[in-house]
Amino acid sequence: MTINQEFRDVLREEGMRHTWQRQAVWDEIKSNDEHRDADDIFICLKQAGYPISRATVYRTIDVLVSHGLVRKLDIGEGRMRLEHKLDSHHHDHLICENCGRIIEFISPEIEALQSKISSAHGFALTHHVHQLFGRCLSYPDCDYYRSQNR
Amino acid sequence: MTINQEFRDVLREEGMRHTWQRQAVWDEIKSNDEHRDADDIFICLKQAGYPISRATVYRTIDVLVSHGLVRKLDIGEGRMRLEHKLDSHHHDHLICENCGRIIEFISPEIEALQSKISSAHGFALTHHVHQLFGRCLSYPDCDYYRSQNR
DNA sequence: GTGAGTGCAAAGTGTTTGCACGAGG
DNA sequence: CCTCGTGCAAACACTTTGCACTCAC
Repeated sequence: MTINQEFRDVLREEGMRHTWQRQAVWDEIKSNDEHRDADDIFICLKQAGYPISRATVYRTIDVLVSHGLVRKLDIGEGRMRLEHKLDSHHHDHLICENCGRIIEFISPEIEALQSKISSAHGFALTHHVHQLFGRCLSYPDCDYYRSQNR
Repeated sequence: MTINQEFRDVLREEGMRHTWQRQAVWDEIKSNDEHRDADDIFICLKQAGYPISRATVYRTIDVLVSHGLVRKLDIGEGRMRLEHKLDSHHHDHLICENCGRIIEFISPEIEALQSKISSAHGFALTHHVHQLFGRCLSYPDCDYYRSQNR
């Protein structure tokens, strides 16, 4: 997997150029595990003093996605959340509609059932989207938790 | 359930007015089981000769959704597909990336696992999005089927 | 040197909104 | 009548794109 390879080398292998812009976007996305969107990344880089443009951020994200370094997460907000794919296995998401917290979950049972359903319908499964929406009941910093416990 | 109630009555109960525009949008959505989008509905009505506007179609869809008569389906295309909720129980979707076919599936086992996962994470589940993307292997009118069988 | 990459601003896409007019109850 | 609903066009939010310039290799 390209994950542990130098970013510079990953690009070179595909005959793509290494630019500070691409490095900066990749570094920024890698730097934390929140599910930020393209504009968050753009703003962080701007604030850090990089003279980068929004277009480049979007284009770079597409490069990262097509190289399997980053995953786009569509939770129905009309914009894409981003997730780096370092050290992570496949997972799906629980999303708190109240505080926006996103929790990852893994369920081999569900994965197995998905395969079963797909083949039962004559489908060759390529990927899936599975998101559980609800409200935190156990996180003190979620407003909903607060409203339930006041 | 309001499903079998006259549409006129459904609206009246909420103190909303019955207009031919609302009736026409609802009739059009009810008229078939494809998962069309707002613009498809708008175009159908226009072609049928109704002098309706796109804004009204969008506004009416929101009314129908909030009354539980229609469900919006976001399959990551950047627009909403619509589904009337007549005579249907909850289901999720299998989507062919090749021909666009959408097949509904129901899995009580997955539903149960979702509840289990939610409570294990201290979440009160409100709804979920579960879509399986792949390719038809069994539908002769899907290009992918054709390409595999030529 | 030369073409891939960038920045800018403009275009795109699906959807929403402000406002004046029209019609349902 | 008196609102709620509608039509229109403009506004929106996010993302993509055309084009001239630039810089990585």
